[in-house]
Amino acid sequence: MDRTQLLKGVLDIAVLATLRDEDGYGYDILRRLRAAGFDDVGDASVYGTLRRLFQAGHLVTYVVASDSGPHRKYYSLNQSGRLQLKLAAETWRDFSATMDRLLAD
Amino acid sequence: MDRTQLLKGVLDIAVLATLRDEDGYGYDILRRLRAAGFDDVGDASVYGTLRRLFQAGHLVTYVVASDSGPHRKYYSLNQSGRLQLKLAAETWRDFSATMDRLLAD
DNA sequence: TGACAGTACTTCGCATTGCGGAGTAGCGTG
DNA sequence: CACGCTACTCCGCAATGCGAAGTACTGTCA
Repeated sequence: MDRTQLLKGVLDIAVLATLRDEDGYGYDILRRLRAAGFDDVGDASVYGTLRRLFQAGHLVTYVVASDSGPHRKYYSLNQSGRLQLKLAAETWRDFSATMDRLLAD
Repeated sequence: MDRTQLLKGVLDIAVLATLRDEDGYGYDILRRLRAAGFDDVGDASVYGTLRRLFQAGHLVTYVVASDSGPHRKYYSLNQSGRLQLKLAAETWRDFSATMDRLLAD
């Protein structure tokens, strides 16, 4: 089964969730997501999602130089982002509950 | 929150699930889905999904005349469809479990 | 020194899929 | 006869995940 389509509309929630407790930069968020179970998520998907969330005003960014590689663009949730995470998590729970009922019969 | 994107990749599983116990025609499946909690699913989405599932060989169809309206094109799960439902349901459970863990912290 | 791998990010265009709108058609009601 | 409900089809759009390519910095190893 291809899980690509399942990720649609979920990746933004997942990215917000990975930033809830700690700021992160794109490559790091990618690793966190893969470690969390989204093994096959593409890098461009994460960067694109971060860009969209930033443009929507849910994230703020700051650049930090690294001594072991190129610079890192950190992302952090602002108040709007935390609200968005809360709303999105509720939407997800409603949605998945509906789906579970349908599958359970 | 817009649930449109969340439906992607899930609608086919949901449609298969509505056909598990009883054959149905497009308009009827639409009503079942809306009754099950997918209030805002569009009719064209359901018809499109049925067409894709049929083309993939998961469904068989037969037409039945109706005495109160136009003809009805019934869809029924075949063996491939039942297998697909089983696999898709597992994929969904894995996926949603991963998501729940991420949101739960 | 030079090739390579890992880190880190960006841009481009493609594929999938849900959806709105329009159209066709049959039936019953006012 | 206009309207509304049922039932289906087709068209084109929008959102989004993804692969591929490119840029660039660092450290390792031959």
